[in-house]
Amino acid sequence: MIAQTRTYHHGDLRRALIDQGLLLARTGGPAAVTLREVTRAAGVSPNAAYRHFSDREDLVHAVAADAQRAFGRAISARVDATPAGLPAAEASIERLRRVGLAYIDFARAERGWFELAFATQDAEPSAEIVTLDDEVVAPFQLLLDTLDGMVAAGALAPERRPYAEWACWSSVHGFADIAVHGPVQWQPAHVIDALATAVVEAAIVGVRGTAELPASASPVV
Amino acid sequence: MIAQTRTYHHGDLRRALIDQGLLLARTGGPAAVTLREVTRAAGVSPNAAYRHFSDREDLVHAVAADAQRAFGRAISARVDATPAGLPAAEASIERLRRVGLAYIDFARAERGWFELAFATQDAEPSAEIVTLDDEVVAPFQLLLDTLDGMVAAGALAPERRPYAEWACWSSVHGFADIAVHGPVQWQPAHVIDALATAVVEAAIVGVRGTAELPASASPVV
DNA sequence: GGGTGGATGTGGACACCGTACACATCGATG
DNA sequence: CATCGATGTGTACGGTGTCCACATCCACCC
Repeated sequence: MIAQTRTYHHGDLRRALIDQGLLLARTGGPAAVTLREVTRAAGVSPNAAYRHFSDREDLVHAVAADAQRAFGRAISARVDATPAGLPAAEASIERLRRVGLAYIDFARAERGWFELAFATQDAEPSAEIVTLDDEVVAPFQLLLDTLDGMVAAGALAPERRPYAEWACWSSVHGFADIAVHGPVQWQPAHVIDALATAVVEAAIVGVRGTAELPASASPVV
Repeated sequence: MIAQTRTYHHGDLRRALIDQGLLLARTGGPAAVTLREVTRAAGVSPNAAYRHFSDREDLVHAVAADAQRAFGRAISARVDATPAGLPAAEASIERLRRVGLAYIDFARAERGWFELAFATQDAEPSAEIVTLDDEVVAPFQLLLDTLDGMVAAGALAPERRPYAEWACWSSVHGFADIAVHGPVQWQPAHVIDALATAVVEAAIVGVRGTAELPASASPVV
């Protein structure tokens, strides 16, 4: 008996369905997570899913939440790996660069999950201000913190801080979408790498208002 | 008799199906353009569509081509309406600004067509270099020309020209996508306007490398 | 400790979709 | 005027999501 938290008939069927959904979405995107397919893979009748999800959309949302978590983890890992020892201002810029490149790389590496994570922004206008889904909040909050860190480190003028998150997110998300669905997808990987770098650098310049390094930049001689 | 170019049985059924597809896609996006629905609206049997399109995807492509044309027209119109009398450098920047804002506004105003126009980048890696679909070429070529015009007018340093189109397109497309599918969609229109403005300005700065006006800027007093 | 009730899974049915096949129709062309 | 290819139809099959009535089985309670 493997049974541990084995509940009624199947034993955490909800979890099994979501896991199967992740598997399907990984290669096939949102359209691939089909009610009949996940239940079939779980060895259960199609209607069993209705005991755990109100409809297909509900299932897709649950799968998307997991994909969004993986997305957030990928970005955090890349940011956390920022080398130490850089001047504060430069380090804060490097972190922003890493947020952007990690975003793009995740989209390229896990196209299906990326599509799923973003094709799921609906629901209702819940609160007053922007109010992101709790799952999205992790990556987005990371971006906000990174930008605030740039201000604190003197790498971003306070008066340029407002809206900066939207400019950054737009650039990076736009390139990710173009790299995944647009004409760029047919280019060889190294070309996409170069384009991604250029786009992220432009986003950084666009937010900071200048291409120059922060004043505190002390090149190690 | 309305008949004019009335051909065999129906009279330019292909055109009728595409038109109905545009109607459906306008409110429902790509998913709404369904083989059975377009034929039903045309008063024809579902299979009649197969005399004009190889399959549903083929129909969607044809509808998308029309949507992309409308997209291109909207951008061109906005750029062509650039007021005369500005210094050349400023005028060239203004044209870039208009490309971006028109792109975003079209996405917001015609969400379904926008989705359709972009959800149709597949086919094969046809030529060597980027090779956009002929339909996409119009807006994209417009962007290229606009950037070249900025170089010519001294509003963009030649060494910053490479890859500039990708940075611009990414910013603007990314915001369009976020404004249409992301959390921004729930904000009131004036907030989205403000964000769009900020994003486009940041894109311009990011490409030019500075927030300062070109040297030739002569404020009309 | 044996029944009962609610949570869970099943089976069958329906409407919709894309699409393949054989067939009907019609118009241009000989 | 006959024919033949282009165009549209009818029927059918497999796929999907979803509703309904029913079967099962665990947990709890007397």
